[in-house]
Amino acid sequence: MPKGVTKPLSSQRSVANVVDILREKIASNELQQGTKLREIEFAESLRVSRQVVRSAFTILEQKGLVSRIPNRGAYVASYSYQEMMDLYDIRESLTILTYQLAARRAPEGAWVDMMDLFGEAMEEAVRTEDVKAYSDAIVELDQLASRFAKNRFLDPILSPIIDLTQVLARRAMLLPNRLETGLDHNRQILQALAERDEDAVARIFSEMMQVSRDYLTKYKEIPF
Amino acid sequence: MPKGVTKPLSSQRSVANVVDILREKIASNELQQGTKLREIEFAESLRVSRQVVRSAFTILEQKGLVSRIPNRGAYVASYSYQEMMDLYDIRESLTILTYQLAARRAPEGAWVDMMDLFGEAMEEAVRTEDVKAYSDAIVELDQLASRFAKNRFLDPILSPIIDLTQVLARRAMLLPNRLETGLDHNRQILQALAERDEDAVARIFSEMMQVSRDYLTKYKEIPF
DNA sequence: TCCTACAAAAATGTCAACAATTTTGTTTTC
DNA sequence: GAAAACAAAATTGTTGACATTTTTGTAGGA
Repeated sequence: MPKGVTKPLSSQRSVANVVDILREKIASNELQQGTKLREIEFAESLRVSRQVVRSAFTILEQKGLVSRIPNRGAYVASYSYQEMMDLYDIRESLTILTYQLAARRAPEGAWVDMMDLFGEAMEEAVRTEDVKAYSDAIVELDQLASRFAKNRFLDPILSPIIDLTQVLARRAMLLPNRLETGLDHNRQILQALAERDEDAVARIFSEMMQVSRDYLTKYKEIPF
Repeated sequence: MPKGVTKPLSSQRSVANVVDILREKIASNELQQGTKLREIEFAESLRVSRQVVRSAFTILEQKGLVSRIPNRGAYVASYSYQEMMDLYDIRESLTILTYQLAARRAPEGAWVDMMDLFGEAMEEAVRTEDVKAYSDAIVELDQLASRFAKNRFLDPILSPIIDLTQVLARRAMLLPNRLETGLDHNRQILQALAERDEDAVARIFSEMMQVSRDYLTKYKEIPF
C-alpha cells in the first residue's frame, strides 16, 4: 500500500497541501480579492488544525496572495491598478530574463515543436477565438523556456507574481484583436530563440508587453 | 509611556522581531551557511515560544535564507557557485528595472547630490581603498533609485535576493582594481539617469555586472 | 575491530486549551 | 430616534502538552 493513504489529509505535508489549495482558489478567483479568510472555516473544511491553516496563511502572505492585519485576520490580497502595473513591470523583467537565458542555453532544435504548435494549430485557435487553447499553448511555451533557462530561482520567484497578475493577463487576452497580434509576437520570439538572439528576445518582449499594457490601460475602468 | 515598552520582547510583533534578528545574523554571516537552527535554542535565548520561532523559520524559508528538511529541522541555506550566479542574474535584471524606472520617474535634478558624492569623495575612497565608504555610497544610491522607481514590490522582492548575494558582492569589491572600474561605471550610470536614457542604464549595468561576474569566476576557487 | 540491533534521548510536527483582542448586539441615556 | 456604553460572542494570538520521527549512544555478534 502506498504511503500517505491511510491518513487522508493530515500528517506528512499538511501545510503545503493547504497552501496549494488556497493558492489555487485565489489564483482562479474562486476566492475574490478582499475576501475574509477565517481560520476555523478552513481548519474544519480541510480537516486540519487551526495552527496548520495559520502557517499556510503566513506562507501565502509572504507570496503576496494574502494580506494580514494584526488581531483582525487574513484577507485575500487586493491590488490597485497601479500596483498591478508594478507587478507587470517585474513580471516582464523576469520573463525576459527567462527567455534570454533559454535562448542562450537551449540545445539545438529545442524550439521546433513549439514553432509547429504556433503554426497552423494556433492560427486555428485565433480564428475560432479559442482563448483556452491559446493560453494553454503560451503556458507550455513559458514552461519550456523556464526549463531551458536552467535558473533554479526564476520559477519560484516568478510563479507567485504570475499568480497575482493572472486575472489581469487573462483579461488582456479577451480584448479585441489581442490574439492575432499576440500570435505574431510569439512567432517572432520563437524565431529569435532559435537564432539565439538575446537582444531581439528582449526587444520583442518589451513591445509585446507594452501592447498588453496599452490595451489594459484603455480598458482599465472595467472593474476586477 | 510609549507603547510596547512594558513587555520587552514578547507580545505584539514577536514573530517579525525574531525574523529580523535571524535575518541579520544570516546576512552578516554570523550564522554561516549550513548551520543547524534548533528551535528550542532560539526560543530560549530570545524568550519566545517554540511556535514563534517556527513561524519565523517558515518566513525565512520563503525568503530563501533557511532550508528545511521535514522532520529533520532548519538550516541556514547554502548555495552553490552556480546557484549564486543564478541569483546574480535575477538581481541584475531587477536592479536594471529599478534604475530604468528611476530614470523615467525621478524629478529634475534628483541626482546632483549623488553626482557630487561620486565625485571627489569617492575618488578619495578609491585611493585609500576605503571599501566601507564606497559600499555605503552604493547602498545610498540604490536606495535613492529604489525610491524614485516608485514600484511597491521591487524592494520587497529584491531585498532578500540582495541578502543572499551580499557575501558574494562584498567579496567582489575586494578584488584587485574593482573599485576604480566600479567608480567609472557608477558615474556613467548617474549620467544616464540624469539624461533619462533608459537604454544606456541597462547597457552600462549589464557591462558592470558582467565585469563583477568575470572577477568572481576567476576567483571562484576561494571558499565562502 | 567493525557492523548491526536495539534503547534512550533529543528534536520536530501537530493538536487542544487558554488569553487577549476585536466585532457584534443590546441596552441605556439624552 | 440616534449616539454612547456596556456585555456577549466570535476571532485571533500564544502557550504548553502530546505524538511522531530522527538522532545518538550502547551493547552484542561476527
